[in-house]
Amino acid sequence: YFNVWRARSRWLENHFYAPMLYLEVAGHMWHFKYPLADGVTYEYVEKDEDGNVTLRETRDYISIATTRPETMLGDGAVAVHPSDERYAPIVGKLCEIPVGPKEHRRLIPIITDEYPDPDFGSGAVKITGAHDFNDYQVAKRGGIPMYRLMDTQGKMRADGAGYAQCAETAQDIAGGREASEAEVDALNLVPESYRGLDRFEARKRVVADITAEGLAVMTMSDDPRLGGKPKKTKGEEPAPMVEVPLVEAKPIMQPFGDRSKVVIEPMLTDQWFVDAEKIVGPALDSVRSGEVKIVPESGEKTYYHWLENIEPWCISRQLWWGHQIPVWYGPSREVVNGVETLNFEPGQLVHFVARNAEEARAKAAAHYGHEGTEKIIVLRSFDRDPPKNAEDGNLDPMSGAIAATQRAGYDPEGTIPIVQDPDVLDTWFSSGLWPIGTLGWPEDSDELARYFPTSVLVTGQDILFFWVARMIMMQLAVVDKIPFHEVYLHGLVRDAKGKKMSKSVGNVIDPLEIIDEYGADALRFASAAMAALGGVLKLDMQRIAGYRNFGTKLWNATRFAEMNAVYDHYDPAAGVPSDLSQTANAWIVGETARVREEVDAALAAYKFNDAALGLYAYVWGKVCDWYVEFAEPLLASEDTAVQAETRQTMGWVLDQCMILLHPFMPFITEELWATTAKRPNMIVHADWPSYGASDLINSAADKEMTWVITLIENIRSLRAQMHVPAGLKLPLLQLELDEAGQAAWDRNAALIMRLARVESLHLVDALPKGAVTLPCEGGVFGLPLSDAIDVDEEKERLSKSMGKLEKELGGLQGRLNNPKFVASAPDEVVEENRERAAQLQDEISKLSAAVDRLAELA
RNA sequence: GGGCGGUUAGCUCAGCGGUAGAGCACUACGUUGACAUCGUAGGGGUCACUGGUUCGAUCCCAGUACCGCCCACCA
Repeated sequence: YFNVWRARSRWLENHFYAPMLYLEVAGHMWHFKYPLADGVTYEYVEKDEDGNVTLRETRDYISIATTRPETMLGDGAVAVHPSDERYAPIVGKLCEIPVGPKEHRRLIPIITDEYPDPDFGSGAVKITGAHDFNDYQVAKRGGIPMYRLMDTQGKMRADGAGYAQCAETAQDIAGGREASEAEVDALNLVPESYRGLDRFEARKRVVADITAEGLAVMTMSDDPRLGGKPKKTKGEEPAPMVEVPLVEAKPIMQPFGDRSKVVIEPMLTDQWFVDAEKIVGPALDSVRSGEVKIVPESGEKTYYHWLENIEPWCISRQLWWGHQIPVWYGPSREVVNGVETLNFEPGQLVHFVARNAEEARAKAAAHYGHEGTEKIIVLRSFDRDPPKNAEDGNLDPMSGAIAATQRAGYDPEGTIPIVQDPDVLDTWFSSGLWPIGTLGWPEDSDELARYFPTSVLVTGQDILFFWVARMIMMQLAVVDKIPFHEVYLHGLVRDAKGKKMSKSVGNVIDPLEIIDEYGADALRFASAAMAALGGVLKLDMQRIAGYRNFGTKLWNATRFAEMNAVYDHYDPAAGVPSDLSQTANAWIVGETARVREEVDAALAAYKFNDAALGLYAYVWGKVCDWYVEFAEPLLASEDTAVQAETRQTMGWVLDQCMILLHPFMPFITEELWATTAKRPNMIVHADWPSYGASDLINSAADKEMTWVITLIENIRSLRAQMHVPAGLKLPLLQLELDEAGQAAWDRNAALIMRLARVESLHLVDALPKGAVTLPCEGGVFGLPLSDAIDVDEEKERLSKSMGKLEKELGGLQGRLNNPKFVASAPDEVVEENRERAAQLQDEISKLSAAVDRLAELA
């Protein structure tokens, strides 16, 4: 299904594969002199920004800055920037690596490349292609050989031929002789005195040796840490300046193994690659065409960016767990004059791709010209466990396996050994096949037919590239189908400080602890309420506590209804209250239908927060705050028809609360469902309601209840501001009221009086002394506060609310008076503004009338 | 270094062309028979900054600053 190849990669392993962690560490930058070959000298000129010469001297060396002296042994070149005039005279010349046995020092060319920064260090960079990411690029561009210096244990190589011989061969290759990657890799350019040393120990030795030889760049310093002498006593004598090697302190970002806590060593090794470019096209197309949709849309941006810039995908991993790569290596076979020789050199191996070892043996037998498979033996891949093969540090599976076999006392003589690649497949290469792999593929199973492709993949946004993109790519490559139609990327839960939770960092919050404290429903509801698209979820305990309270609220409302509601009158999913005589009942039915539509729309758009918060506002703000209150007088009504209607409606409304909330609070709703009535089903099996807002919203009831609620709120507000004791009932004065208002009052007088704590209504022609004005839509009421009223306070209250209204009106009028606004804005916006302005005018005039009355009193 | 996202009330976050919202916290009052894990009423915001587009910008565009995440050989 895939184009794969095995190639040298810069991918790097230390003891084992592990996630990397970049840490800033205090590094050192050494400066060394690379002597020029053949007695070449040049005029080294340094200038400041203005072009003034600050230094001019004749040099027979080029100065190099490095943080990794031990890798000098593997240098292939010294690079300078093409625009760097300082080194222009010596570009193309050779210089000598100042380390190793004097008689066998290698000469390397001075080349130009865009990579070196002329303003950094000396402006000249040593190029060690096999042990540095950036150097690798330069080496690749310039055809510079890459010499590997270390083994898998992070030690300087101890394998292969002696240094002198290797250095000579390297010199030949550098001089232009053709050589394979394997041949270059086989060269061990580590001098005998450093062989087998740990890389950090080798670094110390290299620095010491170069410095001892006088090839370190020197500087003057009084810093005792750098070799200067400590000051004697304070002040008397300045510390003496002495010549010391130039070593700059330099913070460097260094990759550490997340588990091993060891500095990761970039190193060339052989790896398997998948030609990602080949399989990425269809994956890009499927998203571009909309066949696969990613929400939120920003995920698509990220997806494109990644896939458009994709590189060959390295699928080899050096760890124990995973699917071992199904490739077996064997020696190459040559027959010269009828004599068969087998070549076990790492670069000369052949490989067999097979489903299992038996198949590999068969393929190998055929390859080597044997009829049976008896002579082909499968060696055990060498063990990766560091303590067991510490002496190897070997990158070559074949010789490692042979060595291990021999250690175990077996003699492979007379057989042809083959050995499976010890690496395993990248986790994501394996799990990329999850959509079909879990359903029985490659069998043509019923499950595949039924569940593949699936509808929605829900996952974290951080995994988009790792997994989601790979699944799309791989399913298209393998079965030529998209794996799912939509991808919903949710945010990540972070800790209170906004950090990603991590087991190794230890800032993980255990959901079970939250559940113990607040309940599973509260946690679940909070998760939904905080799941804004593309957002980040900082776990906020107070908010979870708030949603626990919400559950309690629902519980209490149901408890109230227990005595009053009738649950079995309407079918909770299909039945809908109709022909309601009471406005309050008709109103709450409409509100319910409205929230159901909102919730459906929100869920369809993956806006779980809108759905959860909409339900919260409905259940708490509409049902509990108002409907339950409205229902009380209706339930106490002597009219049994009103009573029955209200009981039935309340039962229906609470059923709807439970059903709609069930996805968000499954436990409490299931419990309430079971305890409120005898039900044929658990709520989890209840049908989701389908009634629409347009069918159920009674706009007259809607308008009337809005009027009632506003009036009650205004009376309450006024009472609070005028410091009327909460328990005190007041008479209400009606100064003027239009027909609609009157009708609304008549139908809801009991509710209003109860909820606003009004004891009676009196029609008056004028508000008496000591009454405060209470405008409402279509009329003016007043509250007599007798001597309690403070005229100044009331004046202040009126002018304050007038001020607010006038400010808003000013803005509106400014807009309406702007001809460009009227011309450019949509008609409905202009109309809305006009209506609002008129409304404000009306309220302001009512308030100013009240101010006038107040003035008369004074 | 590259990419993505964020910066809105004291805190945690919604909103994203028509002048700003929630929960918590805060203030005052309250044991009115569902609920003090509660009720009622309130205070609180030059929507990071600077420009631009527009009749109009928290919202769109450009830039700046800071923060976070992912990737870091690829970017």
